[in-house]
Amino acid sequence: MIKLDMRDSRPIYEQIKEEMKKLIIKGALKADEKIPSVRLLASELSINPNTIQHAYRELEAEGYIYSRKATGYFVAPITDNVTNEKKEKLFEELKDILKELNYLNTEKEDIASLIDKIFDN
Amino acid sequence: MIKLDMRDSRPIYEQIKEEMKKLIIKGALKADEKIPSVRLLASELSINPNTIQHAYRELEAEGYIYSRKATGYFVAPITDNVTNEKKEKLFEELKDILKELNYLNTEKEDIASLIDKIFDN
Amino acid sequence: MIKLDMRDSRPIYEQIKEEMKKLIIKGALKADEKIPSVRLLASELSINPNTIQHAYRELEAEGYIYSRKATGYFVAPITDNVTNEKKEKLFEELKDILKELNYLNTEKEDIASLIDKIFDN
Amino acid sequence: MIKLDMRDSRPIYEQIKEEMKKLIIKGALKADEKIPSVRLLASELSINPNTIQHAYRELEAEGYIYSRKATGYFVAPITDNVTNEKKEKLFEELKDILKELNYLNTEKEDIASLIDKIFDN
DNA sequence: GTGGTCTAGACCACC
DNA sequence: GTGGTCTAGACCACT
Repeated sequence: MIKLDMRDSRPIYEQIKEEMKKLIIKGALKADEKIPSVRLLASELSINPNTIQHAYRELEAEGYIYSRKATGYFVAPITDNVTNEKKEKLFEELKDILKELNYLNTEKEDIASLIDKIFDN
Repeated sequence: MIKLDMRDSRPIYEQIKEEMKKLIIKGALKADEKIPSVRLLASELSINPNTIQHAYRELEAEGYIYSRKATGYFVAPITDNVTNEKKEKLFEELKDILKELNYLNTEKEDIASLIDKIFDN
Repeated sequence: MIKLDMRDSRPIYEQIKEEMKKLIIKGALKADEKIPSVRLLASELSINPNTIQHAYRELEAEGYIYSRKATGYFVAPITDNVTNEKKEKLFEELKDILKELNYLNTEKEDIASLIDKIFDN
Repeated sequence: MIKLDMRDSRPIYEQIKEEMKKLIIKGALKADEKIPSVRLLASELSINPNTIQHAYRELEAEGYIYSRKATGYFVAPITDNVTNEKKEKLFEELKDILKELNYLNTEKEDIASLIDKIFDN
């Protein structure tokens, strides 16, 4: 389900966060669906359960998943009050990247076509 | 010229790198223009010269500035052979951000207008 | 594993870079193999850990090794996207050396046989 | 006659050395021909005469030029006792470069054709 | 214990 | 005065 790249310089807990986020964004994990338990994922990836716990706690803090005691972690549905804050942050990052691409003389069309590809499925 | 945020979790040298990059991208610093000397910027920001050195060397390695002994650091002009690699990385980041914005039900038009604003000056 | 020549005018960190590069190129260090930790190598060579850090970070930036926090530095496998740039630089150096050897009336065969020796193992 | 690249990180005296060496190797400067005086070249390049002096002295030490008091510097003819030493050094550099190119999976033919181009004029 | 960041302070090469 | 190298020593994040 999740693959770790041992050659990646990012800490393991961060890789897990990103991978999990991508699964949710891709739709591979739907809202209110249970995600693998801390222990299960830890044994599958043969890493320390604390590392998984760390990743899950941050995902929860960022609103991607929620926890129910003694039951596990679940994918959080999209709620407007959280997403607006996230959107703003993403737009900031987007602006910086676009500015740099503009500085590097990138063709506007190359970016437009990428957007079409992603937003029009 | 550059401001540091001590509450920011990013290392100081990273903040300096980013700020300097933004000044170059914005056009506030033009090609072949001298940037503040290691010691000067260090004393202005009240941090150790080694930290500035660290930031400048990485900017140099990434092709944003170049150095001349006994003269100083200068803004590097854009050269195609380096930028292609950078563009690829930026496109990867762009893809991830756009996917997440799509997941959060962002309007395609909001993004298109941001692009127009940046690319059409 | 690595020997330093204090009479050498090159900086210590450069010597370490070159030596480590040679070990990798020779095949004495294989892909994904761990290299000595910053502190260990520093104490073995009786130099400051920062100097090793400096050498390792540049080797990392040049794609020869990669790092994992709390784990160590490892030899990076060869990836095409980075090597093409390196090859171009090496060909430039090669051209200058060959031109000078030609100027000094070197026999073409002496060079051809060196190439055979290295490339045919 | 000589062009300096202000964006080159090498010290100016070294750039002058290399450029002069290349002129000799190319045959643009023939044996026993007079090269520009220290003062003339300094004023042409608008740099400090000491820097030219530095370059010329090193070229003399390496056997590429010789000086005659109150007359100037001249291109040195090729003499076997000096060139053998130089050839050895060049062969060492050549070996290192070829080893690295081999490590990067370069085609032997690409190198062979470069040699043909240079040695067969 | 590992890499990563930072400080304080020193000396060298270049121009 | 400028960048470049190096030391000694400290503290943090990660596993």
